[in-house]
Amino acid sequence: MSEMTLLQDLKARGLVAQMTSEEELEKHLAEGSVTLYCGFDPTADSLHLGHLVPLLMLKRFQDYGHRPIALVGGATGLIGDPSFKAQERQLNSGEVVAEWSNCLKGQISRFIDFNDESGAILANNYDWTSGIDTLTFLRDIGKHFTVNKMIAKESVKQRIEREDSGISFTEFTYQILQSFDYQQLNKAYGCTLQIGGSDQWGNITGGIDLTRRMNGAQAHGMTLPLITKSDGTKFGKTEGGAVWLDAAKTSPYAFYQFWLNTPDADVYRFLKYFTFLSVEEIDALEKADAERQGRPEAQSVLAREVTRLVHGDDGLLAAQRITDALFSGDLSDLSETDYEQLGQDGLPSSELDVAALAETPMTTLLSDAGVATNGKQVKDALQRQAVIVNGNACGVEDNMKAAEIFAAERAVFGRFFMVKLGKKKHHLFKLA
RNA sequence: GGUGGGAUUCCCGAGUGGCCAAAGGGAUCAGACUGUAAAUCUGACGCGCGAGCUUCGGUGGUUCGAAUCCACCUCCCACCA
Repeated sequence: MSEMTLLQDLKARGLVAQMTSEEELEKHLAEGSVTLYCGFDPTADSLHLGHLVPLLMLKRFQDYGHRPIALVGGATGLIGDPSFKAQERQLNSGEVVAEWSNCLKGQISRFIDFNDESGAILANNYDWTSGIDTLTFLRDIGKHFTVNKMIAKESVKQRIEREDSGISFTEFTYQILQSFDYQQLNKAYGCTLQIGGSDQWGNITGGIDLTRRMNGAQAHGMTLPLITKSDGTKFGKTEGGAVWLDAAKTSPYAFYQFWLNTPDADVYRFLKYFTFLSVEEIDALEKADAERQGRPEAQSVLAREVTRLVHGDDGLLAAQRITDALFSGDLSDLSETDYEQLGQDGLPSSELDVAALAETPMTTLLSDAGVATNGKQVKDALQRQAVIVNGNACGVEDNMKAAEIFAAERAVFGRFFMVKLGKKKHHLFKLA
């Protein structure tokens, strides 16, 4: 490890958007082990890529000897954070939020070490929020907030100024709840640093104020930058929507492919954000890539590192196994068990009923299987000889010949068909 | 409350009675080139293999024929009070 302090490293990685006095924070972190927290609200049954940077950030602090608290927002998730949201959100039921909270807990614990007693803490703000009664809340906590300040926050400003959408009292109260979390964690665990996305700045400073007023303690805050892409499109989205951390929702293979497809213009920045490789290593990689002709190394390093972080060695192996099989040339050296494995590893696959194929055009068959979004795309691909079944290209004239193309005697090992549409879309059909 | 403007296919945005499934751009998908890049070029882009079917805020109407004209309704925007 280099001589850099944690803060210097984070800055070198571009991971700091805003922070309370840098000088004081630097000093505070140097004094010894600091307890810090980051909250994750259960807005779905899985975390997604947007949560990854803060999650890894907790781990970065832990690696430097600090103690992270991962806070699951079982309470705040019931209310909904209005920060920079254009519209009021739909409330989710208590059971749903509780269930989602559990999902998040499981995921978070894979990233951070909760083992030894001085290690990380997993908390749920439902524990100290649910039991509080209205009058106590209003008198003991509410009294510390002036509406003037609350209204002035940039994160709710547009909602307050907009005539059409507005903001409910419920969501408006969110910042008080989050501030209360900080104060509670400060009291219970001596937590003195909160981190979060850059949209959380207002909520974090609110918590710092409340902690000072109620606990007489000095607390700090830091926000992480919003991850942007060089082409202006939203980071973390694919054709299928969000990229989830749950292997059941985004397979390790799809996850690996997502990173492998990172544009050159973003890849070194992402390496700094999403991996634990040192800044020097990443800079060296960038230099080496620039000097070499052809394909850069960076994407595969990024894909490897992040997939391992999220899905472990097994997930990474599965993803690489599929990738090698599909993109390294020919499939003929795959064994029967390899085929079986591909399906289990997360390659999109489905069962095929040959008997029902006589009347089914390829366009329908493939779009139903999810290889393309509609028949037109399949037709287009057929016209360009871009549909490949077990290595044989199909044309438009084959559209009505599905029964022939997928005849059992043509199947690999008597039951597999690898269908490729274009260069990147693969689908495995298994005879029923 | 008053007056004027607007709502078009994923997004932006043309279209003011037939030649409109609807210009153009963006996004997206595929092909060439490449590195499973970028840039560029080509094609597709409401749904359907096809015949054909369903669209232009909503509901009715005029007409042989309406995204385009009329009536009412809903929602946005601007100005006035």
